[in-house]
Amino acid sequence: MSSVRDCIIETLIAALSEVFKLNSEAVKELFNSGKLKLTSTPDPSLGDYGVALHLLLKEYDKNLWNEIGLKLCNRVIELAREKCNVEKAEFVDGYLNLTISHDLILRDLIERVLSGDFFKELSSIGGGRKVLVEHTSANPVHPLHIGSGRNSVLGDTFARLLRKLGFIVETRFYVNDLGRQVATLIYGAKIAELSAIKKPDYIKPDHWYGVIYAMTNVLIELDRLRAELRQQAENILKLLEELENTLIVKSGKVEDFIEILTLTREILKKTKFVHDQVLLLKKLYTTCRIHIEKFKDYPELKLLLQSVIGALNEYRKTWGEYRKFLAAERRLSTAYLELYSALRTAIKNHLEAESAIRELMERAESGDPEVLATFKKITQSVLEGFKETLNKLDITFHGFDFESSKEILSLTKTVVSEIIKTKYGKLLKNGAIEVDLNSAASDYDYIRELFYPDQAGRFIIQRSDGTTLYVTRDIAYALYKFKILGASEVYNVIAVEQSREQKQVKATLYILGFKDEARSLHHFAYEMVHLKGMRMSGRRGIYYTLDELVTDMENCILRKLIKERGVFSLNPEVISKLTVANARTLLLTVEPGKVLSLDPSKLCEYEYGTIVEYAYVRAQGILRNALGIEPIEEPQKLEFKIGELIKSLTRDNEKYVFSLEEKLLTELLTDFNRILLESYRELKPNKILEYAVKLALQFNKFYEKHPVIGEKNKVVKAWRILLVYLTYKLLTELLDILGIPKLQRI
RNA sequence: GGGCCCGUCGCCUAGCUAGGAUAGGGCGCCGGCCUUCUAAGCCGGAGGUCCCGGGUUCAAAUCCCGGCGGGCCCGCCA
Repeated sequence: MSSVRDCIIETLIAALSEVFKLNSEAVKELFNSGKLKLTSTPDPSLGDYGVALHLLLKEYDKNLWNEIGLKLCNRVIELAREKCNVEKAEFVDGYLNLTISHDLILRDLIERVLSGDFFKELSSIGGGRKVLVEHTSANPVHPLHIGSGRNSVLGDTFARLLRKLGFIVETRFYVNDLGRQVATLIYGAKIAELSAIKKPDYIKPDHWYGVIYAMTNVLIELDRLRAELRQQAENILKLLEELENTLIVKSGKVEDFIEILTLTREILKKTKFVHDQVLLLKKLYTTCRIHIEKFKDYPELKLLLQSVIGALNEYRKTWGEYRKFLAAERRLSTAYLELYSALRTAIKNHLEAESAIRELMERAESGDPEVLATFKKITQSVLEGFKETLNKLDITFHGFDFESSKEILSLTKTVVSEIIKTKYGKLLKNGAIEVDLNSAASDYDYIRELFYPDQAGRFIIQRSDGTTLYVTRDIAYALYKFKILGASEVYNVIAVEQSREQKQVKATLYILGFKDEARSLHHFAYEMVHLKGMRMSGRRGIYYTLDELVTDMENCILRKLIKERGVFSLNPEVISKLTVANARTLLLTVEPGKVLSLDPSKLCEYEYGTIVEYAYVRAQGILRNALGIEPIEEPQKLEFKIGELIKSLTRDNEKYVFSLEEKLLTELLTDFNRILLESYRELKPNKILEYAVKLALQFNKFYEKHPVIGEKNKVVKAWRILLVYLTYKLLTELLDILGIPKLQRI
């Protein structure tokens, strides 16, 4: 436990101030500020803990170092042998290294676990405060994909961690059902309904609506891009005509530019831009670039050519975009022909479609019951699909909050009307309402620091047509969490790209006078998942879904089990639990702030979950065989037995010098509290996984080298059982936090 | 253009907040170990310009400055 470290540091402060003739407060400060640090030694043969003393020694001649070191060692041993279990102190190259006896540390730790103090200390951190964790909150327009999965696992794991730390945790899912995306889906779904196209039974609703959404979006986008391309083409043709004239009239020396002229004429002949023309345009583009040097003497020509190049560039970009959507159309249409032709027939003109979608949005926001009912029906059905997926991973929510709910809509109105009353809310000429955070930042340090070193900027909180924006409703939702759901602390697990928006929410709360709430609202930011060789796009219906991930992972497990144990030993419980273990831990391998990049073809190589699960099962096996107790089923009996063991060891004052593996395992076990705390403070649940894996691996090493059941020496055997017990106990806690289901046997 | 994040063996990653001893793990690769608490394990091996260049320091993967490379944000989108 930290108590040993603290004890050592305390004696070190005393010994150092004595030997170096320093004020003990000053030495203490050196430790507190991290100038002096008690760390683990790089090699156990050097001792267990060490502290680098060069900072103090550099004032002295090198010849004196060993003498000083020796004095220090003796003093430390004198002070700390009994008090802090220090066995040995050595001085090497300016380092003071200490060896400690681990048996007593382990005993202390287990005694505190058995008495409940160990966990009480942890749960005192939250102390029953109510905390709200919002996570996942994916737009209900397509199935959850691997990115949403990362969000879910991070959020769920963090919530479980908070619970262990004594917080009352509530998890919420925010349903963005008022935005353009949902309206687009509804628009498409209505067309499908009118054409009497039903969802095939074998497709999950979220997947089905994902297809409808993508198709609708693709069709609208294709039409819009076509129109844009037409316009750009016209523009280019105009420029080319001008170019042709200028070449002939102005340059005089046409032969220099004959190549360009010919190309230009060739393109001009065909007034419609289609695929093969793009190649021609490309050629013109490169030719222009090559010849641009020659235009030094003809500034007008040069200017003209530059705008041609610019226009061609634009065209190429749009064309690239267009092709992506074409590919998506091809893929979607072959997979769902009937649905495609229905949508294709109905969606003729992007302007018409867009205005229909806008109308849906307006009617929904103004509370039109018919439209709201449709929104509700379809989003509900997608959400059912979400729940099914997340259930597979043991992820559930206390509640779903709908953007379209009366409470949030009315709070949204209040937010707008309140913000306009402050000096930072401004009614623009066209009727839109803007929040000027720049001026708020000059009034409030909090807001300036929030955005620093960037400018706070401004943002629109209500459109000129009177509808609100995502951020507006999000501010209302934040208030809802504090005021109606009664949270004292809120964590929003939301992608890092929304950092700015999250700051705007905080700043606005602050302006509105909710200063504590602003400070208690935490953006738990996480980076995207990047898949090798695949660019996900919900709008085009390209994604690696969480459902696929689970299925793929299950196949990995299945294959491996068959290979290792044969077809006949397959147990569905084992398969499903290991699948959850590996899928969840896969999404937790990297810290939230870093991009998680995955190669789907190497999915089977991510086995952190099973590593931990196997160690857990193994620990149970040993306890079962050694004590005749089934650990998961008979926890009280187990604790009683362990208590007895400790008592007998204490009574007979049985000491045991731990082997390397036993020492390392003990030390790792003492890290438990610290890891949980760090993980909580730094918003890094991945540290829990990292720790659990380390613990499992160290346990394996211990297990391999030191028999427990077969050990003849009773005292040694007892100490080893204690080690196994504590490992088992802490692994249980870690599995709880990581959401890894527990197995008794594999 | 402004801002944020990241760069460590073939791949993934820890360590960086608070500088300290031989840069830890995992995957993959090579070689050993199953009559012994179930081998998804253990032991050994190969594999590293810690992106580059300066600076600070007794000491730099870590701090500072300057580059390079990658991701993200700067909408009357969500």
